[in-house]
Amino acid sequence: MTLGVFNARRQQAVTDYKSTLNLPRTNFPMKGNLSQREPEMLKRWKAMDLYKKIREACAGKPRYTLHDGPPYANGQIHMGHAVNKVIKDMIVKARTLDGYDVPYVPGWDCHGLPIELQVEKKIGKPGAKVTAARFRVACRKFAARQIDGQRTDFQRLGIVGDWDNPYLTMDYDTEADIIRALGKIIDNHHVHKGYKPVHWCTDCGSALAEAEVEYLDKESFTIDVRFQVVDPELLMERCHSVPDGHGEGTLSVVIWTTTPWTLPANQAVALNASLDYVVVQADGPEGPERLMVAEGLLKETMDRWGIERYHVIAYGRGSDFEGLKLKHCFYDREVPVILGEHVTLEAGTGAVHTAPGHGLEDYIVGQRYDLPVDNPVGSDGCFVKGTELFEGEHVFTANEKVINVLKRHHVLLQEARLSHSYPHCWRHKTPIIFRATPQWFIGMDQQGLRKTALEEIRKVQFTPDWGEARIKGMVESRPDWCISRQRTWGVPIALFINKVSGELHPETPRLIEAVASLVEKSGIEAWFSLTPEELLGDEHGDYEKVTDTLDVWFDSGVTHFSVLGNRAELDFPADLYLEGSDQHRGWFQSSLLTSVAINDCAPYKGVLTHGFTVDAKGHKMSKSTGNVVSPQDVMKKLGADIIRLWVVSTDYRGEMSVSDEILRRTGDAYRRIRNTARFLLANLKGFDPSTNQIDRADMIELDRWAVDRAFQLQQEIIEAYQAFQFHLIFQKIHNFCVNEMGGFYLDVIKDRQYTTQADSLPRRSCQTAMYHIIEAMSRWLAPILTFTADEIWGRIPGERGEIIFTETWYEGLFALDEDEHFDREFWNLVISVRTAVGKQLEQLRVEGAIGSSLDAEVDLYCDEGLAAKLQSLDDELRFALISSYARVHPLAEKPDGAVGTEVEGLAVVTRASSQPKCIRCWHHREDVGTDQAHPELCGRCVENIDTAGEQRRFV
RNA sequence: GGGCCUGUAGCUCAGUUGGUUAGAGCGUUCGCCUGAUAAGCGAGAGGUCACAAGUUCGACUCUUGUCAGGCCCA
Repeated sequence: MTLGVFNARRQQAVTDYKSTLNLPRTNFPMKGNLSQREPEMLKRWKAMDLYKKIREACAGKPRYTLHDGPPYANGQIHMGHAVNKVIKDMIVKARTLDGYDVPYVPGWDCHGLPIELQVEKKIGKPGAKVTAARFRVACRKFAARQIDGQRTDFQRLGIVGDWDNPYLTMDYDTEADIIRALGKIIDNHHVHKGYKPVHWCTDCGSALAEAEVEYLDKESFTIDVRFQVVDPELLMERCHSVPDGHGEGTLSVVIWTTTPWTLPANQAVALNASLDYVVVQADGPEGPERLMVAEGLLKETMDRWGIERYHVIAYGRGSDFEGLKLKHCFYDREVPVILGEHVTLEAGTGAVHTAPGHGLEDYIVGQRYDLPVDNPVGSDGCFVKGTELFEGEHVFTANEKVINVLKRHHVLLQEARLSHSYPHCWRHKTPIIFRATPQWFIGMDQQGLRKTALEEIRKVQFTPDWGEARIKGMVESRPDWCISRQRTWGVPIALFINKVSGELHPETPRLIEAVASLVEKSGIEAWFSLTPEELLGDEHGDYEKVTDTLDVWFDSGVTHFSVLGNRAELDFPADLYLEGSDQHRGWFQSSLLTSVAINDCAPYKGVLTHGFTVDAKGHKMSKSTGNVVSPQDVMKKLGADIIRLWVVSTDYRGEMSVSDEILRRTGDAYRRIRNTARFLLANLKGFDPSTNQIDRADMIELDRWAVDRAFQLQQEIIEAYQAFQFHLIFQKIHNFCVNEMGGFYLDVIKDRQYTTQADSLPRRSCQTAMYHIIEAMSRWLAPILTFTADEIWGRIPGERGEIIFTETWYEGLFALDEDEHFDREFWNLVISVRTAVGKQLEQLRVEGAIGSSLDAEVDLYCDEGLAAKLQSLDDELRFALISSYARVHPLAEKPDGAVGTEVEGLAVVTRASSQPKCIRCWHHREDVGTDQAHPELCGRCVENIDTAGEQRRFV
């Protein structure tokens, strides 16, 4: 016989025996190839109308309403959008698995400035080249296109929802309901008209939204100005100590400002109630005089004014001087001393010039003192007709004039220049001003809105819990909500005002409903094109139409009314609102306030917030830094399930870091989970759960343990889903795949799975366990790896629904009984013995004595308790250790060469087996070749091939 | 500048009411297997718990401050 022929025969024999094994087989691919497979699955979902199927399946179940916060219909979605929608989708799917009916109606926020700006770029400003009406048509069209783009990406992410019927704030009926919501709030007396300083660009000739303002460095004048005290004696009387008389010369409170042009609108000088102030007798350039400044700024101010000889003649608290009268620095009028928290020692003099028409803080403090909101500046930035001294002058050129006037009145102490951060128009890059204009407000306190809102906040479940403190702080301190905008693309404040009295039409509720009905038919254009006669008839001459639009935060804020209130499948209040942490100022608050104003209660029972996406260093993403990770790129390269897995693996409570490395790690974890599923599926080949399943009582002990582990894990997973602790779910599932499954169970059962008879109890038992596990695991994964879970679902044997998303948690798992001999503790012990033995085997491996652990024999020297435990596994202990022999001996018989282990009462001897290796099961056994018909097989394999098959009970 | 939040191995996260030597998975290094194979198994290395003071017998944990970062205001 030549060597070649011998090898050929041997090869033949191997192949023959290999064919007697039950090797894993599956067409579930190892590689996810998600970027190609996911779109195909999407097509399938679309073809079957997945969302509708789920709704039908869930009909009649208790409902859970997650109300979608509408993203703004502008631009491509970024990682933040992806995070938000993925978390929502996970909750929707997890709650569905919990047994709820969880509709998801996505929405879009469609009106407002950013869209106007985009459209302006294309067709020009409304009123110039294009009419406002045509401009609005263009805005509507633009928004619709943006929505289409975003919707495609959201769907691509695997977000399941009513994408064919989303809510849009620009839907006609929604627009109508926004107006109706305003009507309700007016009915409830929360709305008033007022004046308020707004950011005003004199180049635009219009108000700017916060988003249109950017802060740039600007050089300004800084001036210190005397406000002479009308009655010095009165002031001195209020001082604590007046050491040497009342001094001599005029007595002035000195203010410091960077905006000289606002002095004509001055209405007060503000001090801080709790700061100390001093009256200084100074020998100034204009002779002896008395000046009042904050004590903490005394030296600084005297230095600045070049006053070398001075001494303090009186002290007082800010609160002592409230109400005193000062002479305006150049006009012939008196202004009061007031108190304000905003006054600090940071710069200036500790006394703040206050012009409510030109500054927000001034406006707020001015409201407390009922100061007039005087605004002498026109929309073009020039002082209006009748403004004494400065009529017609542009505010920025007026600065020098003002300074000259101050000099003439001998009230200027000092002037200088300062470079500081100052608001600018983002389009013109020019400095803007604050300018008071008539506006509509939702009053925080006029009908107890703030109070009720704060009470409602306490009833809401916030996740994380600090959300409550955050929104509470904001609601406590926020000013009245200015809801009017001077804009084109927005829902109109559809009101009629009496031309003479400025009052609302007495029949406003009826008129609002009339307008809403019109808007329902033809959109907001119905209001803009409306002639007052149509609604007012003869009295139309007495009224004028308000042309302001609503703040877009109002549009989205009232979706609890326009959407939850109108869609039969959604409940009010919602169970959950879920948005980024910036929405404590935004949507969470606008929704809360409008809901309290309309319904007297919060629109949500729970609020969940997530952090923003940042780069690997924790820095915000920005185009200029070049650290932006786009979801589109990741979907194209790695797949949506990788984004989803990243979202779930990251703790959303803080900032969420994304980088190439992080996504690479995420891909690694994905593959591990996928391969675990694949192995389970591959080993279920030929298993029909309806006929091959083994009763739990008859299952091999180890298999029962595996099901028990899955059972325990499932409970933890369900709890974590309910507590919104998603990143723990990822860790748990991954660790399960790695430790319990790959590192122990699946490794151990390979022998039984492969070598016992296909239809034997030992094999069907572990298949039963694997079947239970994959049934459960596919559901655990469904909210996270939405595509992969459905892909797995299709490969699990047995009768099942068309898709995984209509399922509830798998109920076929079971726990080990508490009185079982082979309980959790028992198997934990086996695992620790296995680990201890493994370390010794590793030693042999390093020495080159063995390769596979089946090349080794193990002798375990155990104390009594341990011995009894391990012996209860009988000869099957060797399968747990994946060694050819595992013999238990009394600890007393421990030979010199035995090695102690980390397991108490255990010493082991490991060595390479000298027995022949069974060509089929690869164990080294004494009885290999005993059967002449199978000279290369061990007795067990012969049994499995030629007889009824081996018996197993434990492993 | 103010409010809220974050900072534990290269990465993602655990760490119970303060209590032994701070854990896991990934990655990395080394080894094994070739019947999960662009897979699987094992072993090892890796941390001043951002920093500094304080409280305490004892601090990753409590207090204060500093630094870095995020969101929202100003």
